[in-house]
Amino acid sequence: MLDDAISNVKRTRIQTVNREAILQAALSVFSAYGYRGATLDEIAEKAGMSKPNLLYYFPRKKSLYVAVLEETLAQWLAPLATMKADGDPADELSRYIDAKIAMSRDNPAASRLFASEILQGGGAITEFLHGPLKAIVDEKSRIIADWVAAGRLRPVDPRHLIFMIWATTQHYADFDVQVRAVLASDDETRFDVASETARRVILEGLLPR
Amino acid sequence: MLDDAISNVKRTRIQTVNREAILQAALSVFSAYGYRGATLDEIAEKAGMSKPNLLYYFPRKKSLYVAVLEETLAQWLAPLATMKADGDPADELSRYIDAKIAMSRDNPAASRLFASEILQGGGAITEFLHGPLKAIVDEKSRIIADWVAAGRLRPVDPRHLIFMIWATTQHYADFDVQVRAVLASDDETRFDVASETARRVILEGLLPR
DNA sequence: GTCTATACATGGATAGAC
DNA sequence: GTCTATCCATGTATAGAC
Repeated sequence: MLDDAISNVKRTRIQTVNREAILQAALSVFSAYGYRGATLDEIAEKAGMSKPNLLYYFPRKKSLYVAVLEETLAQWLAPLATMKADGDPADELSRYIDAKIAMSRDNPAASRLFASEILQGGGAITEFLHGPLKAIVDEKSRIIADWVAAGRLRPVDPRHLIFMIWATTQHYADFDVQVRAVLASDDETRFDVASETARRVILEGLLPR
Repeated sequence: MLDDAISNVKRTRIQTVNREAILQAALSVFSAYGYRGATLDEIAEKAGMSKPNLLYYFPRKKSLYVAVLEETLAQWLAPLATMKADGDPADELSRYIDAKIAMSRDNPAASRLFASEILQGGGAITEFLHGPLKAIVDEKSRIIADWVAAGRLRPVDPRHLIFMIWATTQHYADFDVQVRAVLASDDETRFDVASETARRVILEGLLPR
């Protein structure tokens, strides 16, 4: 457990504001350079305060990183939770793909922070990966397996299907510069086309004939 | 243009050996921490030599990074080049997916280095992205569009299909720790299942009925 | 709560002996 | 070609005034 700055309860007005500014700046810098590549200087500047002042709120770099990560993980996990066993497979998968593409469009930094942490070994979120994440994937995999067993979906390995959806949707946040380069940049419809392509390919590939 | 260490021609025996050791160590460290997060200390230690000696071969951190990146980009691009217009769409797409999954299995560090560079803004490979990469994607997109026009493939946006294949296959290298956590780790068949799942979903989704 | 000053470690890079 | 020693900038973190 890391000593996480000032007591979690009873924050003054200015504390709340500053904390928010710091977390936002930290998200942007950590997601761009990873934990080791990020500097407190840059974060402090982006947050509009001095470095010692930043360290007043988060006494160590690591505690700031953990705080940002925790906020992000919850967000990252949320859409999957909405997948329902009693729904229509096509609807449920469609909605999930859409929700993840929306995340890539609306909060690319969160996606990149997560990608960066995993890429760098995931040491800071080992427990999350083997705990809550594995648990929800297991649960949703059972739902997908049931759909397959009931003939409502063609045979597929549920976990690898989930990987496929994650990979495809996150690609538009994590590999944004590459996507823009290939599409000749100012194609602002790319998220819609991405969502449609993913839905069409995956659903056509999996729905029974 | 960066001054890239000792003259590119006429290397002595030991120079070749050391250069190779450095490049390999650099790949491993840069891919794990990104450019800014990587340290010459760590690279030198992994390469089994002193830091000044390393700097004798690559006088600046940046020139070493560029050298490693260039080796990687060529590798990364190679499989796509083999996609032929006069082949069977199912075969061509199958082969490409397999080749990319094989890359993720056999050279995950290369995939991660590329991912890391893109994630961090891709500043070191802007020309590659807008030049050779865009060119080959344009070319292969035309092939896919022709298949669609000829009714050999169901309607799909070629570039987004390529993104989907990239994302899905690279996921197994870039997000390895997450994949292992979810699959309960020592599932050594994961690359085969991944390849089969991707091929099945994508081909079933795209081949005409 | 916020600032200035500063301690102390690490990292990139160079000098010069061998 | 390789090493030791070292320079200097940057980076995390603390002390203490206000």
